[in-house]
Amino acid sequence: MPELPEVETIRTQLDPLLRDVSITDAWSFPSAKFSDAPLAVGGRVREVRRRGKYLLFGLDHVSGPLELVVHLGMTGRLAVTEQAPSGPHLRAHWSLEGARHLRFDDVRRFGRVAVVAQGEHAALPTLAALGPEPFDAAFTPEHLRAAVNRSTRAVKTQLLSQRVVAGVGNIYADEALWRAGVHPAARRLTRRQALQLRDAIVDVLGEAIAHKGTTLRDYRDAAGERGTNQFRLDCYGRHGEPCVRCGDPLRRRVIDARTTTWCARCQRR
DNA sequence: CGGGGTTCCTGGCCGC
DNA sequence: TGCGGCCAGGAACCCC
Repeated sequence: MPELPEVETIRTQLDPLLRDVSITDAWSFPSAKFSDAPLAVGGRVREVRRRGKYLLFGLDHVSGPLELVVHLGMTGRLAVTEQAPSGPHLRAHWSLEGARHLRFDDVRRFGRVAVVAQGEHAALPTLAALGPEPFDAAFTPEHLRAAVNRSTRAVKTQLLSQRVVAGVGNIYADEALWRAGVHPAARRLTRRQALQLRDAIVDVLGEAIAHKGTTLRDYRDAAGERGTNQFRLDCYGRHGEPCVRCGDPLRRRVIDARTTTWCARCQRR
């Protein structure tokens, strides 16, 4: 389940491979989620950027600057290959000058491909309303506290919404809340909690990038390699195991339709 | 416009 | 061994 660190790992790998490369042909799986792929044909990649969990391929095109937007969903994978792409889970591929291919595979089809005029994100409402990048100076404790306290929803729900901060999914939400000592169902943050949660989000994501992401099952980077951050998780998926900070067994409950793990002693309401 | 519910998908796993 | 049922869950979408 690619979140910001996994997408950033892929971006770092794809950017040097695709810069200044032209797209000469394309194919898409017959589903509206991928049918935009051929609209990128004729484009030339300027750079590969990322916003939250979205990859943004900036394209120069005769019709003006375009953006190829790719969201990996739960099981999406991107790779550059020399072989012609094929396989049961292939959802889109693009032929590149130099006899190479960019391929997008996605077993569960939760991913998405869109081609839009640069910056025109109306067709992707979550992208259009995305909160600040966690590593941006705009992601302050004050912003986090104001955004969370403005709503009556649980802090974890707010993190997953992408509107308060970009790129946090279920794994890193549980990790950051645990590290900050904030209860996932809390509906208000004190200044101190907001500072700790901001720092925890930044640290958890930064460390995960340094370890090339978390591979629980499906995630692979653009080279087909697993990340190693799964060996560093303190909380996510460890319900029933002792909290590594206090020893109490971690608990599990569903919040916002997501399995949530937390420590009832370290994360008081 | 915020918020709640529903839908999309398939492989892996569990219990019988 | 075979199989039905359940689970994982991000974001679009619909409706109030």
